Amino acid sequence: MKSDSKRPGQVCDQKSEPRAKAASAAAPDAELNWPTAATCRQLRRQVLSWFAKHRRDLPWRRTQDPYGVWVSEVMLQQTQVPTVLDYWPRFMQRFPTVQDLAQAPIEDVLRIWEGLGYYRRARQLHAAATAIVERHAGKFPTDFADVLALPGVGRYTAGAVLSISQQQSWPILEGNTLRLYSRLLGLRTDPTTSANQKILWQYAEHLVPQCRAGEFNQGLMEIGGQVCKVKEPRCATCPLRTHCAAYQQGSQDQIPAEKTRKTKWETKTEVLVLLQHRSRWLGRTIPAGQRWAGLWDFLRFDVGWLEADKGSDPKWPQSDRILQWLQQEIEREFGLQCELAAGGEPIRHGVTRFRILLAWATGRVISGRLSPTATDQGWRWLSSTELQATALNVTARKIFNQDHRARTSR
DNA sequence: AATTCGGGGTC
DNA sequence: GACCCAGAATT
Repeated sequence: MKSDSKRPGQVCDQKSEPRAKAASAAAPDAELNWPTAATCRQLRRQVLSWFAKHRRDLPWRRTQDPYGVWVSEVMLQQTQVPTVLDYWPRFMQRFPTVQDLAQAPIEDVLRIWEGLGYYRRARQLHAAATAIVERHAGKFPTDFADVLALPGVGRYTAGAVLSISQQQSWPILEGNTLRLYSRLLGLRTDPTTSANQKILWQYAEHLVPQCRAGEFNQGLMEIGGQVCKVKEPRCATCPLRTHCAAYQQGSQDQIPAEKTRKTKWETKTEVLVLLQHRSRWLGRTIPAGQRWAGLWDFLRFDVGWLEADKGSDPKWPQSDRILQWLQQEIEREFGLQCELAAGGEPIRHGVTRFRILLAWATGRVISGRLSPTATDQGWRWLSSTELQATALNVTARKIFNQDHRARTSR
């Protein structure tokens, strides 16, 4: 890491810190275990010294480059550390700088992102890189408001990137710290309500030190993830147990309180068709504005309306009846005559609001040409090489690979 | 304040 | 299947 003379000693020597106003000294709620200034100082030291000893060696912790830290933080949004482990190095190798990312076609970014989920993040990351090139001459901004203004960057991510890469003093609140703060405070009500979010952010502001805020924040998250776990928190070895209201009350299991959420699922039944013509497959990119925009997909049919058959046919939705219907549809919509065969086991795909039972079929074109209407909608024949290079919907990739393996092993 | 993003992994 | 995860944007 370079030692820039413009930032001597980093934030410690700065008089006025570009952070949010200090939280009021008084506790927002007398019921809560709001720490005194002395307790805060002790707690900070304990976090830093614990982190120095127990810090995991994660790939993105080896850089101080704000760009690299930013990429890692976006990947880690609602995504667990082990999942990101392989993605971050690949991404950084393919797009080493903001410029590389900005210049790359979005298709390439999505291909690297494939399987990570929440693809909007990849599009926003790409758009933000373009904005950084335009607005900040390609240099990642170090002003909080500028970082916050980037698409896909909220209060957490802006604070995390600037504290970790620049040691600027900003508070953070995410999954791990939400739980940790709630227990330390003894917050017994649903921590996700806006009133409690406000309290927790205030608490984070109250705790964050002027110096080494990045290490402190990472230490908090590490304690939250490795010690202050959801189930069976390791209080006996927690460096903060003496300050923890939940530990003193023995209420670790009740905190954080259950979220009041009502998940209503909608069940869908779909059939994906891997339609082959010579050595190419029929696919298209999903149009802009729609979900999964920019990702490739194969033919996909909603067969939920045929639910009536479900009870009577054990092989549903891969029954001959469905396959016949699919053949008719493909001839009608695409002008192609084909023969179809049922694929392997249907895949259950749980996503945010839908539970999809995805069956699949493979087929070959017997005769006909792709209709102009279909061509206009972006459908075209893709080679195996092209399919390797483009970003596919995850279940589509899974099915394609499975079919490919089955074919080559025969 | 609730919902979406149609994610993915883990018990 | 329920729950969690280094959340953000939209309505």
